[in-house]
Amino acid sequence: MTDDTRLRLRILFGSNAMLGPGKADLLDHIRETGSITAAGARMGMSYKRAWGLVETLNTTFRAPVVVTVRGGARGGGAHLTATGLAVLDHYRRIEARLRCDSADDLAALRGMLADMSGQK
Amino acid sequence: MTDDTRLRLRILFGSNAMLGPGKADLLDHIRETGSITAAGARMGMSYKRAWGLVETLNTTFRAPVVVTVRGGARGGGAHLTATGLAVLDHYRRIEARLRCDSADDLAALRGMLADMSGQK
DNA sequence: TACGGTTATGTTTTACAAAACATAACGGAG
DNA sequence: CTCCGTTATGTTTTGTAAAACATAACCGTA
Repeated sequence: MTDDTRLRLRILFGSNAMLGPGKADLLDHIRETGSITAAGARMGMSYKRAWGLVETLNTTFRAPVVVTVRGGARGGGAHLTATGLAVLDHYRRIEARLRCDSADDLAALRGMLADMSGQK
Repeated sequence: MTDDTRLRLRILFGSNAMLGPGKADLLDHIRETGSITAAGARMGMSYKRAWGLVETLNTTFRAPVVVTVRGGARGGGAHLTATGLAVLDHYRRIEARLRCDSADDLAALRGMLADMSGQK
């Protein structure tokens, strides 16, 4: 019985700004790939959408979270700022603590689940 | 400066079943009102949608989470089963612990926010 | 037996986010 | 001065969840 119980956390700042798993993963992939295009592709996301999320993030925080470069040898690129790294780190910390602290309640919930063997 | 930073937690069981703030709030309101109609109305939700969520919940767990009664003096009603109460309780516990344990990281994130005074 | 308030379910319409498609600007390298 | 891969942005199409609308069944009570 593989445990595929997962938690998704979304932080809402006021009524407009928010940070959830989508933007967090995107930041992670930008950090690893140095490219919005590549990061989006990893997530099966169009460049336009990925870029839009980055823009939203950049206006959400006082300082930019991602800086981009156009043209050049490699065509350009993107990387996280110190703010971006900090934002990502805080989000991941909350997530990690949640995962570990909720283990018991989660197990209890899992025990109440109907088994879905044979249903789609 | 009122702190309107909120957290939304969603639990995914496998690829189909999930439990988030919507269904949790609905269960709470059903418990308080004894009616799917009233609970939905409280959330600005159509009866049909509320009923659909209840049905989904009932098939998600081995035992029903809400039982309903049709007809009668008050027209009918709905109430939570022991399973329903337990499910709701576990969800709220996870939420509460999350809220308290994430306070520091959340404050740090809040400190990095752009101030939105004057923007919509 | 008609009424009222609820559960239960089907059909049609709407709203909107995401995808799909298109195009331009950028700038180092060859 | 052209090419390439990327950022940047606009327009159109699509997919689908939610709303809106509609109807029926249920069952105490009066």
